[in-house]
Amino acid sequence: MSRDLILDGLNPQQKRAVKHTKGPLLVFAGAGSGKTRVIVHRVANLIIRGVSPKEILCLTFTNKAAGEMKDRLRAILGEEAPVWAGTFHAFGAWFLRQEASRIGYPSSFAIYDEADQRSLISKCLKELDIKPGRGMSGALAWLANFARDTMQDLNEIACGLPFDPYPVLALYEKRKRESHAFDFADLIFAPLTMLSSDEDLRDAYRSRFPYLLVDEYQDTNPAQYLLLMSLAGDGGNLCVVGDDDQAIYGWRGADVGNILKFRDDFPRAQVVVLEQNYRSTGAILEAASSLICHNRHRVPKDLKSVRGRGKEVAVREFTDDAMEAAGIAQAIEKLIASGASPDSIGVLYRVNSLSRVIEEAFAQWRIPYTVYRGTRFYENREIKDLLAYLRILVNPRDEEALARVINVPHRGVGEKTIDILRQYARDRRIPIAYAVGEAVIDRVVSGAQLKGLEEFHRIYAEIVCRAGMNDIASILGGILEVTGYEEALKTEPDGEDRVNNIRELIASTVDVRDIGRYLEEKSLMSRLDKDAGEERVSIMTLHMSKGLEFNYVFIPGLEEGILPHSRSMDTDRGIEEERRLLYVGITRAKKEVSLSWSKYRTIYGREEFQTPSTFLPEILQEDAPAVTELCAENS
DNA sequence: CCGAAAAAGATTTTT
DNA sequence: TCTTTTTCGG
Repeated sequence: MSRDLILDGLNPQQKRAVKHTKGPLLVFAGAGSGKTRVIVHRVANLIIRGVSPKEILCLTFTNKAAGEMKDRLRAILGEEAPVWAGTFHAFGAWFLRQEASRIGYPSSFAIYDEADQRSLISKCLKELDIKPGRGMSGALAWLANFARDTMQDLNEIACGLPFDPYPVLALYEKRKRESHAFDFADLIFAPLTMLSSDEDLRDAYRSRFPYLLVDEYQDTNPAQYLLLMSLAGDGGNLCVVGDDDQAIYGWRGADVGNILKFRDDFPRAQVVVLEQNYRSTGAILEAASSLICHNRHRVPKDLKSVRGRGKEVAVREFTDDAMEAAGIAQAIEKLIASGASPDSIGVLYRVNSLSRVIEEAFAQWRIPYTVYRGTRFYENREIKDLLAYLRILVNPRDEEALARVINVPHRGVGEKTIDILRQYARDRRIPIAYAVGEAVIDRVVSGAQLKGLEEFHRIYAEIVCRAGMNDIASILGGILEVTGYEEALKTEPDGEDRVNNIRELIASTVDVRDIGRYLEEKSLMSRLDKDAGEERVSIMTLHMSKGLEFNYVFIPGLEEGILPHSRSMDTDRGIEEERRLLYVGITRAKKEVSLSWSKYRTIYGREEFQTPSTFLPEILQEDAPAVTELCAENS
């Protein structure tokens, strides 16, 4: 693409952002303001002006965003540009593959996800003779991550645990290191510590990537922020793009303050505010603005629509949640009957539990829908099991992976036996996977347990043998064959689905030579990128809707305790984030928004009396009186 | 070691 | 209500 085409069709603010090449740049990209376009065109502009693609580092939060960036760059430049684009965590993993030896890790390290982390933490609790209690390992995992994500000391964080978390997490760190594993927080934290303490290393990476670009900057946490600062240096060519009004991950340690104080960090920073909205109608933007204006900690913005006024935002009141769901179903049916495509419609709610009534109503009204739920493909048990077999091939010290599969399918190896094995390996300082064979020879257990161990040892040896000469898909197939896992699954209740998932995994496995890289990719990916955008209405949480758009948006459950959620209502910060959440939801819509609330709602099997959300009056404008309809439909 | 049963708790979840 | 996690008995 030629130089002038890069700026073609962009508005003045967008042009300013794209033309900027040197020094720090802050782009406030309001909802629907063509953010991705600006980012991609800016990168293309840098390349056309002679910056080597290899010198550009683009950091995002999701694989999807990174993929889209790369696709669109390829579309503009006509070829694959070797720009480094990926998530913060992928960058951390890439960095560590190269540099891990500096902190005593091999480059074949494992990456522990939340489940691995929780499981290791409960083992540490047991080892220290602390009675776990419900959800304790989850709370500790949260604490460990939150501490490193926010760069806080453990005892600075009030968590109300009945014991001192420090020894547990210290043991966790020790065990994790012995397993040559990093958890998600480490992928940011470890590179950060290495870069902060080693000036040469810092200089090396600074000169490797003189151009930095960060998407969704409002969602960076303190650790990511510091990592970025050590990569950027003082006068760095750092471009950050984000929208403080769409910061909805504070509860995970993200700090909106980062985007708000960018100008203090870089006084020379150019600032561009993208206020031209290409997505929504005027009425929708007006409602969104009048809502978000109630937040005190924000940069004022005035989104302008390029489309007409459009239909007013509707607020509907219902008697109970079933009627609300039926009302939404009915409205959607009407939309579809008048020609709207189901996949241009989204139902967005605060909590997953609201999906149920909606689903029931949709089933009744025969409305095709897809629920985007929390359960992610790679978190399915069967997928994790299969990948765990692969993990112990790459890293035989990976205790979590081994503990996961040594008794899958059942072969009589229980927790006790694993404990003995773990101790055995630790005493001899050998990888736990190698300890199995020796433990069998030493007869550390007897009877059924010994038989089980022997069997696992045989299986492991067989897999190791096959792994040497096959591609990954065949290795996976081999694992299924040798272990008899597929047959075992078929006897389970949901076995058929699980077997299908496994098939899907194998089918999607393209030949990568390096198993380690394959596993890295899988552990950093949440769902299989499969656009289920066929003729179906989308149902999801407000969080998941960020970055998407629909012609028609329905947001039910606008009640005190739900939106704003009861767990976020005590602080101003909490309320502001809830408000942003609703703002994100409303600004997903191109044509119409319908908000609703119910006087009665069944919550955890109990019928509760609800009051309308404080946010509703903030949206209502005097010239557009609330449309109150009582849905008389029976269910 | 495994299954059943009881108890407790139940936002959001980019990686 | 329903799911997850712990405990207890065979």
